Amino acid sequence: MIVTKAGRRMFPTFQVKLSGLDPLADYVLLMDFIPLDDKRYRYAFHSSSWLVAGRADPVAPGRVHFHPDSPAKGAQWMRQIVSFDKLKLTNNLLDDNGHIILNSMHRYQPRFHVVFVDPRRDSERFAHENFKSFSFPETQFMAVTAYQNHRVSLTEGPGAPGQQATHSGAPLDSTPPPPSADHAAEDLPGIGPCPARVTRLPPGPCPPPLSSA
Amino acid sequence: MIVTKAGRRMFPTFQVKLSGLDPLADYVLLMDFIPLDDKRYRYAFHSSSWLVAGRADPVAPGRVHFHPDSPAKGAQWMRQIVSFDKLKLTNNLLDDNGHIILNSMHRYQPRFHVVFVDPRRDSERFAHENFKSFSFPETQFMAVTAYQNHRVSLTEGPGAPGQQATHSGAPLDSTPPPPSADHAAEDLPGIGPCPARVTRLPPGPCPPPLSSA
DNA sequence: AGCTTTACACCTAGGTGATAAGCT
DNA sequence: AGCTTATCACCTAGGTGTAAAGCT
Repeated sequence: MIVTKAGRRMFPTFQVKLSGLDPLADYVLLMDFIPLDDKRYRYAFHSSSWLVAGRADPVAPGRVHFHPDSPAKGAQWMRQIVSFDKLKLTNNLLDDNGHIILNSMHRYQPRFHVVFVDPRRDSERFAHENFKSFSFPETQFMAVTAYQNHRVSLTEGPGAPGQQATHSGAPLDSTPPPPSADHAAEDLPGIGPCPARVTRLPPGPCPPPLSSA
Repeated sequence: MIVTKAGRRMFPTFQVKLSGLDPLADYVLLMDFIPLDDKRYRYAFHSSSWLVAGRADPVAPGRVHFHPDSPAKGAQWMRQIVSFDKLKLTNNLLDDNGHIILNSMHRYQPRFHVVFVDPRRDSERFAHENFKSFSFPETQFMAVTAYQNHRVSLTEGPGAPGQQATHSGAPLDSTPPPPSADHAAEDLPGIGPCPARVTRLPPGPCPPPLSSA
């Protein structure tokens, strides 16, 4: 996943389908990213593989990204696929734009959180209750400032200068992602009236997600 | 005010400053437009004035424009100036984009509404209670499909092809607008916990609003 | 050498006034 | 003649990969 100083959107975009919410209740949707290990990596061109290159850099400021439509009713969230296409990643530790800060050459696990908003207790909105978190192992990725594989070219989406999407290139690290999963509420910790069921959506007609892309 | 078939944004934009709201309560902000009279007008070039040209056309479908940030907390609305810059006007009676439909060559009065959202009574959200309406006479305007005065040129804002703002041209009809007013809650009808105080903001460094622009 | 940063040409999306053509 | 409509060139804002330059 590309990170830049100014911040760049995730690609592929993290998308989920929600069900089981209370249609009339308010929910806040958000994401964060946690380090997968305490290591720093480097890419060996000759062997086309990632190698451990020492211990992790100091952890970046932990930030969260609220889905900009938050808060919204459960009915609204379940109406259609929820797309986190506004989320931006940066490697700038001093970032002042509210973007997610990641260390380049480190591995991360995106997390998705559904927070039930109880209107009767306004001050405890984001307390450590009434929410549920979801982690999809197949969305783990390596943060990089540039693609390490010249076969990878993402000529797509608004702003793409090229003509056609390529998305070629085999998986670039050693964790071939499993197919998309369906995490039910029962599978994960969570309290309170948030019976969320979340399905991550595969990123369209592309090959399996590229871990370093 | 320009109306087109596809819909065009108002200019100048309707802007208000809110105070007196409950910071923790939810409010929906919206606008609508009511005919000022039952007449149709035409513009006499030689005398540079508007003349009555018969009775009004059949009234267009009455629509409202919700401020896209709705619903939001009172604190959020009062935080800064609220701008209805997404509102679009059309003369297409069959419009399917949810734009405000107006008859060209007719006069209109914009109205601004503050709706208090009571979370305890979800089904009656937009009932005819708990809201307050504001009308600023100085925002009355004539709907036209093209500026009737060649001295008027709005070279400004995103998408403007020209180089500099002109905004020349004297008032184009017979209702020179008074300076901006401050309508307090006491001046207008309204029920329930919506102690809104609304101040319309003048449209920046321009001369007084052009009634037909 | 390996990784990061910057600059840049290019793209999409949405919006604008002017103009010319069309309608009544 | 008076008004409407469609088209157009042009603009801003935001986003993208590439390539060159910079850093360590």
